Amino acid sequence: MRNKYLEVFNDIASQIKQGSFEPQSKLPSEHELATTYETSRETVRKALNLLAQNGYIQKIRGKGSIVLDLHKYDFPVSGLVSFKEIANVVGGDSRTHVHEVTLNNPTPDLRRKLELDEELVWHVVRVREMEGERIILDKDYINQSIVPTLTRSTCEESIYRYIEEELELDIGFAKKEITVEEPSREDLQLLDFESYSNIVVIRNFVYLKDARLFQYTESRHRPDKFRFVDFARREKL
Amino acid sequence: MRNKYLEVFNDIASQIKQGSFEPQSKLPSEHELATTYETSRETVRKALNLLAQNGYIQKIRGKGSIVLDLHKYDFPVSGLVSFKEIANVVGGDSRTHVHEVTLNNPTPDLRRKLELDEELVWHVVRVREMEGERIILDKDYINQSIVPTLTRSTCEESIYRYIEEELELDIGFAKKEITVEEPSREDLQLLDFESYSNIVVIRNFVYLKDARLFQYTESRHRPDKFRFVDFARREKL
DNA sequence: GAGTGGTCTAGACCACTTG
DNA sequence: AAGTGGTCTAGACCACTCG
Repeated sequence: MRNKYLEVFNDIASQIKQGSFEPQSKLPSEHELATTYETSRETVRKALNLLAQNGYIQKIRGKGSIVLDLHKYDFPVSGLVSFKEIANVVGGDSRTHVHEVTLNNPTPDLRRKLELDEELVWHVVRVREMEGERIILDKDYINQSIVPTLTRSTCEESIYRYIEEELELDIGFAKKEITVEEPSREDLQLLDFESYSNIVVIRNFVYLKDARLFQYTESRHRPDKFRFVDFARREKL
Repeated sequence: MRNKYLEVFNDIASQIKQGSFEPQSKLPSEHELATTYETSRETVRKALNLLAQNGYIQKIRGKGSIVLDLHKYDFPVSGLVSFKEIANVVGGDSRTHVHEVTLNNPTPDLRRKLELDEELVWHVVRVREMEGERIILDKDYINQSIVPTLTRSTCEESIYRYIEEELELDIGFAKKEITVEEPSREDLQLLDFESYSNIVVIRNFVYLKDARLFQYTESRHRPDKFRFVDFARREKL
């Protein structure tokens, strides 16, 4: 950890998760934290703001910072995480079936979505199985000029890991949309779909840290297995 | 606007929304912005970080801040907004039918959820109609020790507005969960439910700025009218 | 009035990108 | 080498809470 404010953030966050700081109790004041961590108050404040943004504490002017316990039951499912990462957190056995890995000329619609000129696009279709049931259908469309090669085995493992660790690209941010729709024929074919009549569709536009759009993803979830947890602050901007 | 960093934030944000700053172009450097706004660089940075968090720009070390255009089509539906606020943004005629406003002894389950001892709880049941169709069923449970009185007409208008403006309480943050479930008999009775077999349920635990839990809400949406848009950054903490 | 968090400053050094 | 954003500092003043 080279950044002092991340050090402070991680230290306090893990103490809250471990229960060393009791929920509803108060953290030491910013001034105290600055001296115990041997840093300036602004640096402590940076760490505390991160904690507040992530739902660990609530800061109250004139009083102090109160420890919340929203993290006792939930792991973060919001934000940007790959299936592999979620599967690791949730536990239980999971498997990925790769149905398709091809390099294609994009359709006009896809070219517009991915803001392409002449580039080709990787199509990846994967089915995610958890505890014996095929639950999620992931359809990825990836700009080939950014990810030149893609093999079946990297798709089986984790595309994000490959992109971040092998290609050393940094994922920056994503625009995400969740809707509930009628299942397609493909959904019914590839997923274990008992009597559920709808399907949850998460559409993701994923950008790199340098603001290049590199991926469009549709993640189609069987509704009974879908759950989205979020933490939101009231903002008046 | 008394805060300088909010002034800078709002000024740049509105210039981006208006198109005065071209998407994909670069903002002036932090140093330049500091001099034009006659403030320090750290204050400019605070404003730019807010812009980045809200998807207006992407900051790239060594290069500059790039203007994004994610806000061209979408209004924010994520975060904490009341139906009244959304309805205002979306436009179209909307109406609220209040079905129930009662003060009750909470069930054990509700007492646990709202972390209550002896307090009574307001039950509010409302149906939201948009363009002639009854689409959303909102069930609110509000701690009476925080909101002592509640009338039918405030429920028709906006409970949040009442709480923030009349009672002068500050909404702080919420924990939110989205799932897709089988509709209840109540859903089918109160909503215009054609052949949709599932219902989207948004469960909200809403806290005040002083970290007191004051409301539990279930917002039940007809699936074809549900849409959740989010902007997420990849975080490695 | 003492203690708390919120804002702001002026300057320093660093890591990174680009010519 | 020059310019950019990222981190950090020491100190200032303010607004708020509480005894």
